Amino acid sequence: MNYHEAKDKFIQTWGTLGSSWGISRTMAQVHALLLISPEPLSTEDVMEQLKISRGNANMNLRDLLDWGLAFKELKSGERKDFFVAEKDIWKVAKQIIKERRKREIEPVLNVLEELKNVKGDKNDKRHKAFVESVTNIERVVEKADFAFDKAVKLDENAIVSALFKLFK
Amino acid sequence: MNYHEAKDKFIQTWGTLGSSWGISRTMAQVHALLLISPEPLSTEDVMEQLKISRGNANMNLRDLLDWGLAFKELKSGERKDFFVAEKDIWKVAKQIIKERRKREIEPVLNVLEELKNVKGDKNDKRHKAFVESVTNIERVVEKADFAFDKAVKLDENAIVSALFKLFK
DNA sequence: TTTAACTTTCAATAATTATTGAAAGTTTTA
DNA sequence: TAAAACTTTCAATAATTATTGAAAGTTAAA
Repeated sequence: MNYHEAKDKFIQTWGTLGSSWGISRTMAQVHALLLISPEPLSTEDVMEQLKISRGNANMNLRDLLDWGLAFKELKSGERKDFFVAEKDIWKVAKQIIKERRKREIEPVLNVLEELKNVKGDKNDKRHKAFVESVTNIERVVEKADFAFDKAVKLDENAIVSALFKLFK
Repeated sequence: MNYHEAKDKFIQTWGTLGSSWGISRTMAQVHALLLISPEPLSTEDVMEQLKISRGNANMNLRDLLDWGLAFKELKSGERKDFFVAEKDIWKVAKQIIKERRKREIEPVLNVLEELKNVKGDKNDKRHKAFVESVTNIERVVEKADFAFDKAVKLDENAIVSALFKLFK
């Protein structure tokens, strides 16, 4: 496998992984491309290399900025925007967790809290099962949320070694 | 909010959460329905309550069995299959992590390993950046994989309290 | 200003993914 | 064995999501 084949395969693989972890396929591909580029890339570079349209490139680059996974870099003498990826993959992972916590877990916790206040006959089996389910789920979601919150504030090795000690 | 509104809202919410964590919307909705049902449900019950077709209900119930998130329960005297959800949400979370690890992380690790062997000029900047990126990414993905692997073998409180101690 | 370089938007369209429902398949009972 | 009860499959279609590209918008140099 030569450099170009490897690069392609990497972009595809990262795209697939990304899309299964909540960031869109193309966004992950753009991120992959930036990740392995030693130099900052312009929108046009991204368009050419990934063979995507200007609109698409623009939109995904902006999303990457939104997620904190890429940054603008201005070159003196150039009017174009150039982009670089966050290259510390542990930071990338933490950033994704942080964003998804905010975008997905928080709203769910709000709904669960609301649902516990459902009115109904306390002797109704369905009602009882419902409140019980919601309460259990809320408890676990809160704990997971707590764990993620802590995880994004810690460094990689601390977490891994803590889990390792627990397990030994 | 009465019981039926609450139930609907729960099913919708769980569906949304599920779809953002890698299990399909309808599959998560079926799971939600089973979760709050005190009695096992048949395919027909699921069809009626979620207003989905027989094929769809069947497919999603089978997927839930595949993922280990629901189980068949046979009622004596009945020919139909009945289904119950795994109600321990921590087990559900672990099961999802386990499945996704197998389905998504493992293949990526294999590709990354392969990509490190790319042939090329060691003095080429791009080549060097490429191998470096892949190596870093592999390291982090492996650690995340390790952490998840440990997580699915531990109980909820152990993990949370370990993280808590680390953070205090 | 005006013009050129560049970025953003968005309606149209393409690609992907989920759903339907009828037909085929299977198992159980009589 | 036949018929009934139930499950599974899958081609057609619907719903959703991503992408295009031309036009509108912005910024900076001349």
